[in-house]
Amino acid sequence: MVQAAAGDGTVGKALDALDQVASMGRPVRFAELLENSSYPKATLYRFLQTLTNQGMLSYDSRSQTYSLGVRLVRLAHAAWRQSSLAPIARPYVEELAREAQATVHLAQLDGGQVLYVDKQTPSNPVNMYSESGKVGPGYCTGVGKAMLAFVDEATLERALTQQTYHKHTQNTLCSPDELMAELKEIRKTGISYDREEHEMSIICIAVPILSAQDRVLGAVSVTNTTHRTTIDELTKFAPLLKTCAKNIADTAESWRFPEHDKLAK
Amino acid sequence: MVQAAAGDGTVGKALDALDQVASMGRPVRFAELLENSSYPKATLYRFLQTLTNQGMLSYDSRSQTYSLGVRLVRLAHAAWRQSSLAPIARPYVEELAREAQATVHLAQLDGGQVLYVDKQTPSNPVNMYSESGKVGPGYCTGVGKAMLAFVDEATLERALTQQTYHKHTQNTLCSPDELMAELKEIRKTGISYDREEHEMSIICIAVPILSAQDRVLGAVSVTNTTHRTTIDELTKFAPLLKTCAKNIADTAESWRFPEHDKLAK
DNA sequence: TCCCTTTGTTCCAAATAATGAAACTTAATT
DNA sequence: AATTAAGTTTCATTATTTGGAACAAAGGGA
Repeated sequence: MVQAAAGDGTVGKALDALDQVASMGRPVRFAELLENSSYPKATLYRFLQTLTNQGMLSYDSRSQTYSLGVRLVRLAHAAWRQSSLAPIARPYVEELAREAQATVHLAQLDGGQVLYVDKQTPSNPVNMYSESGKVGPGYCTGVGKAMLAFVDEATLERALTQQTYHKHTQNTLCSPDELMAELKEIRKTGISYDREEHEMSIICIAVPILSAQDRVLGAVSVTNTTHRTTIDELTKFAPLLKTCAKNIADTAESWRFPEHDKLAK
Repeated sequence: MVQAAAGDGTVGKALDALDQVASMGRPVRFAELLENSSYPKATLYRFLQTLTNQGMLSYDSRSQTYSLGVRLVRLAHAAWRQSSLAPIARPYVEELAREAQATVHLAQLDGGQVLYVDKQTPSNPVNMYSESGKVGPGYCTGVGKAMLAFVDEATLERALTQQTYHKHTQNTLCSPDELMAELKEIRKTGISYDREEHEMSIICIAVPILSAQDRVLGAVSVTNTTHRTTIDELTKFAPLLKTCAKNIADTAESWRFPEHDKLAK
């Protein structure tokens, strides 16, 4: 029962082990990991040692448990800053959350997946780290579709194919065909909706953030629940969202002289 | 001029490469990395490929640049929630910032270095992600010394030796001897000061966060400028700091190891 | 107490993967 | 077309990883 993963080399396998610790969501003992591992005892043991030495894991000798290490936190910091968009977009995202009186998400695209890099709620002043860094599917979220609608053919192709579709709700668009139709529509209007496609009772409106050269930098969205609002209501935020996206794009442009973005692969 | 790093195995070396990408703070090209790398072309190349395959890096074929990847961000996200004191300590840190009316830092130790995992200012409501994850020297910061004073011999040894000392200001303690004397003092009082040792006009008072078994979990500090206060004034916060540290330690204990409360080692 | 079981750690010869100099392929510049 | 720089692949050599098995340590009963 080998993990699905395509483990290239030793590094790949070691990272498998790291993921395993992460997925437990709490400090774990060696034996526990061994049970769920496809690696033999000695091998897994050495991986854990190496990762601990490297600060990717931390080991508590009292309870004999492994947990994720501080080095990852340092890397997280770097990752956030490197994804240039979040720090730049911060003020605009905050403003939008205040004006819309709803949750605002800022996301970027990586492969076919959506990476949330910031989140603002109007009320409580953020627990940012705990939210940004989340990853979601691209094909059934407002921000995901907004970005996919504007990426180049090749990137879209790759995003749609190397993706497993899952019907999260009855509204989820599961076939590439349905999705393509929707994306075409989004390309026309510049606005994308999530009509409870990912999670029941969660709806949102999103717009892409496009550079002057029409490259996709990211997307912003306003999210709410069906108990508090409707798609029609959300539509009213379209102008605000577009302004916000424009502002972010402009700032990003002037901040990074040449075309500079990550995204896509 | 081989890097100081103790790279165990292939995994260690690959993680070196990952760190290098992270430390650039922006998408980087292969040639750039090669220049600053001690690895030969082909080797570095393969590391980057592997890391990219594994999703730890992402490669933008258009600009031919590497940046940190989604998998890393996901891991980092998990790491912050699970392994750092920050989420647990949040309320206490906030409270302290409010009471002291000054900036409060929460830090953990990473090798000989200080890793800031949270920061609170009394006035503006947090820019958390952008601050936490920052790294500083251990030997000349309040939090750094507070933690070093209480770690076990072996860890201290390692921290002091694999460290390059730099005289940031005229007050910086540059020799291990001077430092050891100071640490001894700190061990007695449980309080550490930064007397403009890292940056001019920045002073702070710090205390370690110790587990029930006297393991160093982290440190908290109250920081201010010499224009607004003095070391003597800061001393008044000692009781508040100690209470805060105690609270954090207690909460951490019950949060992290709820069930097994067995033997100590 | 002693024995037994569970859990964690170390060994080492065989198998495998990493290494890196050099050759090769683009891509950009002149 | 020629030149240079940047990125990619090759392959015989070398060093590392591998994992079964032996070993050690830590409870837990009886």
